[in-house]
Amino acid sequence: MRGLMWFRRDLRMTGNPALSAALRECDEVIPLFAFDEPLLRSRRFGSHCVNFMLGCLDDLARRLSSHGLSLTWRRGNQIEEVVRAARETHVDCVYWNRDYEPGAIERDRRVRQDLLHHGVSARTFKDHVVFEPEELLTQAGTPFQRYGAYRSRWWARWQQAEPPPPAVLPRRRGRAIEASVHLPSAGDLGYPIMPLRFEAGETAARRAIRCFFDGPIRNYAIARNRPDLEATSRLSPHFRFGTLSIPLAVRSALAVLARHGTAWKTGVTGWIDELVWRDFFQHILWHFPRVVTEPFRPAPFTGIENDDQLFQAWCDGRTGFPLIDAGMRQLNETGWMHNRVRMVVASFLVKDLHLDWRWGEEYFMQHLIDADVAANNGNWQWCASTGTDAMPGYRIFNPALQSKTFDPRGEYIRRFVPELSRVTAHFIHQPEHMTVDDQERSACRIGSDYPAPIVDHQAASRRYLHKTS
DNA sequence: TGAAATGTTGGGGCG
DNA sequence: ACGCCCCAACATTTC
Repeated sequence: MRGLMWFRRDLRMTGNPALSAALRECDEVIPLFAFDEPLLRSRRFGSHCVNFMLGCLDDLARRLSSHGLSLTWRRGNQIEEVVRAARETHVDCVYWNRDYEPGAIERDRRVRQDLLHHGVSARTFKDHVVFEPEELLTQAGTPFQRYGAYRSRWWARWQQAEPPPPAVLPRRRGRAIEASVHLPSAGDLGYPIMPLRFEAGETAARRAIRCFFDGPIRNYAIARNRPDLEATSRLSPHFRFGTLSIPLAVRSALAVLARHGTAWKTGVTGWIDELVWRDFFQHILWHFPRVVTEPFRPAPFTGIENDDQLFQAWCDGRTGFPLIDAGMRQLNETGWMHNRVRMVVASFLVKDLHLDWRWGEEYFMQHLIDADVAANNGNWQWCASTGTDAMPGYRIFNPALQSKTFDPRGEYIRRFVPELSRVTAHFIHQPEHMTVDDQERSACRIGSDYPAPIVDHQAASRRYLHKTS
């Protein structure tokens, strides 16, 4: 039997259920990646993301070749290309791992239908989540709408019947072959070539998770809020592109806990809880696909003002609020932003600038390497007070206070806002408080070197509360 | 995964 | 020694 392994957002060999099944069941397996021309043209993904994905594919091609497999790729309309590849290579079956986004569900339905029409079968597998949307339901059989309840069910389910681990490495096939795949460059795909700020590919991902498990995970529960420290795993791009298996990551983390004992417990379980949030938001998107365009619950705030200039200042990181600007510049420069800072910039867009949270959501999708519809939408709705477990409307982040609490010495700010590099820790969170003398001394004139705050936080947040039902 | 306002407590300076 | 005030530190309430 001959099979086609269709790679999508699972760009790894280790613990890849579809790939393992294909290798188990077929005499010959053809690995395929299909670049979707309409998606590339839509600019829904940013340059960092495309460059990262190509890096992952490059590593995947290398790893496949050491198993005697040669990655093939196509470019065009993804649905047509996959079906055409299946027909031209005369495979009996196409294998892939399931995706839970509304657009992907529809795409996969059409591919399966077209394949069947040509006498080719399709087999799909669970991979991006630990528990699929239908696996965890309330006692009444309805979907959970609260993270807390979902979380306790998730852990109970894990303890009661730990999901069997996916086959860690597929059976080695034949001899290693020369890696002769010539993948397109970012330039070929119409995107600028950028230096990678995150090492791409499964090989780098495995190294990164090992480093995180060796130390930082121990204090993750507290230190994760500090953008000035290297305290988070920074693995989100790998989970987005499947260069790491999420179920395997959970198992490995629990093995770390078993090895080190209770001192590591809050760190390890806190980190796994973040993966549970991922499952939860996939589950919400599956059961309530309308959230892609609508609020999950009615917005408490009725005064959205669509001001392009304020939005542009937010995008560019020149709002005059150092933590906000550092976060947005980190995003623009590296394709990633620390999670605490994501919450602060999101709160600021909604509750200080009074812009539509969907604008922020879209900007994140276009710039984050880890851009994922479910997680991004869920988190934006949470910040906008329209989501599940929504932050109450009256909970508003104070950018200066968040900055003092979580970047006390201003080191994160100085890393991404060079105009402020000589401002002292005393003024770094609110440089507009400097006297003219202070501004001279720190080589930072407010209004020319660095902007004055574009809004008055007190007034803006009071106005927000006033327009909240 | 809030922040500000308000309330409570306790130590220390001082007359 | 005592009462008074101030204020920091912490807890509670409110939006």
